[in-house]
Amino acid sequence: MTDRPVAPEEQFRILSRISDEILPEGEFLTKVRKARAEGRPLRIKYGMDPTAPDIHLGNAVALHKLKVFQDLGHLPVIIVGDYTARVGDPSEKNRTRPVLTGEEIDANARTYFEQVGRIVDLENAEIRRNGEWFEPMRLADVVKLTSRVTVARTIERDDFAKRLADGTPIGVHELLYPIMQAWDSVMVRADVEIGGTDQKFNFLAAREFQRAEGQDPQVIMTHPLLVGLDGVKKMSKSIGNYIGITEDPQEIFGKAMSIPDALMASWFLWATDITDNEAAVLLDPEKTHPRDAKVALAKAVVSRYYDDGAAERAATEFRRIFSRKEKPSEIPDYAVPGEELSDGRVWIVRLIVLAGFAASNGEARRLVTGGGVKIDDVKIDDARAEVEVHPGAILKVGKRRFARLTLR
RNA sequence: GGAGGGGUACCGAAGUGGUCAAACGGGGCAGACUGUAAAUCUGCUGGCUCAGCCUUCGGAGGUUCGAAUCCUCCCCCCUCCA
Repeated sequence: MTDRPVAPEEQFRILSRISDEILPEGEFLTKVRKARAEGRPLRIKYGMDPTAPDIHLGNAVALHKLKVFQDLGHLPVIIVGDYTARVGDPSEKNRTRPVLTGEEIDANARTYFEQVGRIVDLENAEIRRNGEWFEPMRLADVVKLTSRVTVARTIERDDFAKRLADGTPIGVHELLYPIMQAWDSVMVRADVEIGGTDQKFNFLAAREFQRAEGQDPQVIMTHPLLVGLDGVKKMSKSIGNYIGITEDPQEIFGKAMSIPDALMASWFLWATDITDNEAAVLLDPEKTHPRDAKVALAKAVVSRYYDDGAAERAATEFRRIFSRKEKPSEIPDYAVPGEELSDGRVWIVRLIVLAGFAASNGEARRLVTGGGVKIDDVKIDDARAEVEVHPGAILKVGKRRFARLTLR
């Protein structure tokens, strides 16, 4: 990617900005210089967990960092933890994860890489599965490997310690996870490993393994875990507080607008390409109204995955629907099946369910009695209502769900 | 292997024969306010053909007019002892 090499000090500066910790700090420069002398790129390890195929802004933090490394001339080594997925990462979890089948892992990995490719240049990356080296292992090998780590060291980790304290079961196999992940580093001869701060322990363990194998220990670069839409928990698929990088611009924009103000600073840094100087102006209430700062943030997030035009359109549409409370410029049609009608009318509850805005009649009923349902701007709050369906009528459920009714 | 404690709705946690679809809190959804922010306030939060009915309180049986609550067996978790 780079025509002329970037000075090691400059590389360090660039990477420091997007890292929480670099351990051991000084070693990075040494590594860069050494690798350069040997005429090779640094091998940047990033472990992917094939349990959740959707990449969200939180996962993307690491991927963007990989891209930065790539632009600096280094080589991303992406590890698909197909074997570790059988164990389940205990990090930040309060209970044992379900173990995936081989097919599920394959399917996840495929979807995953389609998405990774949007950020990282996969042509210039190495992709490995850790089943490569774990599959052939025999029990004796496993015993030898595990004998290098003590139980005390393993369970001193916050997550294990917490589970131990409040009596949540921990499977013995889960103790293997940090060890396996550390061994990955040895097998791919990682120079640097990147990941969330929650992985620090695993990364450090890898250094000891590498040293024991006569390798130069990897440098560790962690980044904070991006906080999700709720403003409290880390972004995660299972909690649902996430923005997927493949979601459409409108969705991304809207979700970004809903984050608490307190999150803006970290999102500017970790989820957009906005420079620190620009962010400083946007985050200063004297200079920018927080609402406008958030609009800028939301646009920047969209731009990162689409382009400025898409971001601008999303912002305009957002203003239209939420600020001016107008209807979206495009409303999906919903064709009401003829057999659902009697005398041209449908039960409102049934209609909401048919349109896919509620999972059950009960939920639809609650939406209606809660005052969240309108047809052509007329509130329907009687759950027994039979509404007349005329083509073009607009059904609105909650703040953002619309459907233009037609007949079939 | 022994002793004890425990498994309740999305989560935490009450309930120990009827008034329990199950208190309370959190979360979530909807409404008001607003900047789809924060804070605050209100309602809802198993399903259905909804003034009624049906399925839920680890699982399977049983006692009873009636069970989340009592009995039997089973499964799982925790603590201490070995």
